[in-house]
Amino acid sequence: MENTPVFAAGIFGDGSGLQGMRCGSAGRRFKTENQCMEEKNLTIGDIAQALGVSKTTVSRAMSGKGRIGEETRGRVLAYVEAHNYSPNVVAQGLAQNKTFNIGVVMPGDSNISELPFFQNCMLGICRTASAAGYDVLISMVTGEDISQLERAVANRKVDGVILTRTLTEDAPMRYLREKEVPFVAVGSTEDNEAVQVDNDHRSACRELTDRLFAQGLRKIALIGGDERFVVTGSRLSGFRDAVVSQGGAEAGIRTDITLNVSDARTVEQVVERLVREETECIVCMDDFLCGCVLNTLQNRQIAVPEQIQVASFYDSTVLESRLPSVTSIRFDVEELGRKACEQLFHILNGEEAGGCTLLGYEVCVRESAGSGKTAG
Amino acid sequence: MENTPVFAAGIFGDGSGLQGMRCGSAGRRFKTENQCMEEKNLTIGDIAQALGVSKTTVSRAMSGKGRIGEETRGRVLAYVEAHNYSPNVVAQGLAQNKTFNIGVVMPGDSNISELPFFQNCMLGICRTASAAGYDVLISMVTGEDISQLERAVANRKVDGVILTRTLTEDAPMRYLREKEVPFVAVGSTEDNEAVQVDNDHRSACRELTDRLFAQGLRKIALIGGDERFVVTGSRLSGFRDAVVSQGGAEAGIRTDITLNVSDARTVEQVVERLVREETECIVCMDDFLCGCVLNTLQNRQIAVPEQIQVASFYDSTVLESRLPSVTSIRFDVEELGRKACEQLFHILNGEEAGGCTLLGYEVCVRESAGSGKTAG
DNA sequence: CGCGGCGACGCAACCGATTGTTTACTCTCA
DNA sequence: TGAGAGTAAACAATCGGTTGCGTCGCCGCG
Repeated sequence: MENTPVFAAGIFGDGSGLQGMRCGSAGRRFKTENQCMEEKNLTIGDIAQALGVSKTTVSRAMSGKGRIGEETRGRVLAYVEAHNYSPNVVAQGLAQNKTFNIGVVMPGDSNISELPFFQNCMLGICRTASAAGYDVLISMVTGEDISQLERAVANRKVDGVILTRTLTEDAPMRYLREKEVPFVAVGSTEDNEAVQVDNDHRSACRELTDRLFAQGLRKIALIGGDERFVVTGSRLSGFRDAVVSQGGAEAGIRTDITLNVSDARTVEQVVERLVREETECIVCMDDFLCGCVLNTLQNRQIAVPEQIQVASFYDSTVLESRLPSVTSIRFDVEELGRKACEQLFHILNGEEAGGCTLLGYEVCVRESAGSGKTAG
Repeated sequence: MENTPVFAAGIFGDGSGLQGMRCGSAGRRFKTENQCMEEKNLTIGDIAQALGVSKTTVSRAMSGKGRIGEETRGRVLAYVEAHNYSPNVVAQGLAQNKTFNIGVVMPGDSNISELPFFQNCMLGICRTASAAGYDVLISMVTGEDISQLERAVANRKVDGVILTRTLTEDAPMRYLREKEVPFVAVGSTEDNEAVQVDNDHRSACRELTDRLFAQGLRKIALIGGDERFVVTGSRLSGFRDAVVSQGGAEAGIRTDITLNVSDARTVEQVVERLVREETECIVCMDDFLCGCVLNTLQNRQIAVPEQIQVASFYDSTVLESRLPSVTSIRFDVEELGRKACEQLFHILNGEEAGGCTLLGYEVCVRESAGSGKTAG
């Protein structure tokens, strides 16, 4: 955290230059060679032989399944420990018709604003999977190209899959259903046929909007959000809930929703229009978009929140250095990933998992909106 | 790209609510059951039996290795095609002592500014791996915790590994060396023992700095960059190269380097100091940092580039909406990932891969620096 | 003393492929 | 006609585990 001012004098070497040696090719077994004590890749058979027992016994000692004497089991475990043997998971998989891998589908063409989400989600998934002895295999899906997912599934490389984004028309989901591969969706799905885990975007958006109305605002705009994403619909529902509870258009509430905005140029145009129409608050669907909006307002010398309020979703560190500080909705995305992974394991274990799991959120009210710093 | 203004009337359903059914548990083989034409999970044995040949023949027909008659091979292939059989890669792996997986090590605690880099790098890796019939297994490493990597390696889940960031003291690299796992580093390494692929950050930074000097600047500051990252050192080398070629301090060149800056608060302090010291240009190590710098300058009403110039690395879309447009250095990160993956395959195939591969860059000069829009 | 029962463990088949060795067959040429 | 060469395909072992079933020894009990 501390800064380290240094002068340009050559404190660092450089990384360019010569050809180098490379790492040895993975040494495979050759038990008869004596030198170099190459005792890697011990097998269950080796252990059995060394201990004068059968492979079965070793297998049972390790798995804990099946009857086995305490003493024998102790001997096996001690040997295993001493030689730090670890079983060949591929072979175990073959015998048990499992892979001990889960697949994760990531959009390869995701907007920059979604990156922190996926990063944290992956972190939750990887940690949970790892703790359960599973590894994580990744498939990047771009547009309609789900070939990486298809390969992973066709190759039987995964026991189940986690989808990290849901679309209203979701190609990966359709594929997984067709192939009868167990999966969990992070994000809601249009139907309720799938096991899904999501933050409660509907309530989150409603709570934020309620707060704005409570401050006396009457004209609120929503900007951004891809209409193909299910999450966009959830938020709109929450927004609408709030509007309706205020009496809607009849009560003088004005709303303006502009979806599918992502590039800076369009943002500028939309913001200009919103300003012209005397919008009182712009709710942005993500923090990067929000950054664009703030830039535009700043370039136009329009004061936030005095002349217009601005709020956002995700509360990522991107906006951290902004003045004024930005009102945003925070989600625990790592928890989301963890939960999704747990649900998948439930399914894999044959325990029926709950269909929908809704996780919470936190509305962080700061200066840019809902703080009462403007007359509204 | 077009915006779609819609009114808040309920056009979307919502994703919250009821419990749902779940996807079927992965149907395992039960060949005797007649209904439901469950003919999945065909094995090589099934095909052999159906065609009245041996498993060997089927295997040879598919792999193309070993002698086999044209007609027989045709029959097998036709059957395979018709029933769209695909071999069990796990079993193939067992027999061949391979996994057809590569591991990718990702930092789990990466700064938000690095996310686009990792995203694109992954994309390049996944695409290349997929095209070669490999799947990608991910291990997230946080701090010194490399347990996920250790599991993947101990479980023999990967044939080789790609490191997506290199540190001067790199725990994953040390581990892979110790275990003699083939690996390729994205990013340079301190020694030249490893196969590595990197953009030419040294030349890139030098070219940018040269340009600034050519415009008559005499006091340039570098801000950001984690000193544990090897890439930071490479850039500093390039910076130093440029300074030295101008005659250095004796020729009146002034430099200021502040590493390890990442939080907004510190950026503010540093920027204030730099402004006070009449710095002529601030070169930021990444675009998010650059955003912070620009925010700070904007808050202080200091004009860019008239009063101070600003340049950055990575040229990501984050700064797209900025005024003035930002001078930045662009790298083809997907290409970087692709190249790293290709190198790894070379190693796995026993072909000796080149030790170091340096990829290019593009200095995108825009308004914020080096454009001649200031007296310098 | 004989027998049932039980706990501990081994045998061997199996998971789904690969692959070195053998066998069967055809063709050629002496 | 038969040996030798050459090709096509089958046999069986193997990769490193799991697991249903069988065996063995020991104990208690009638």
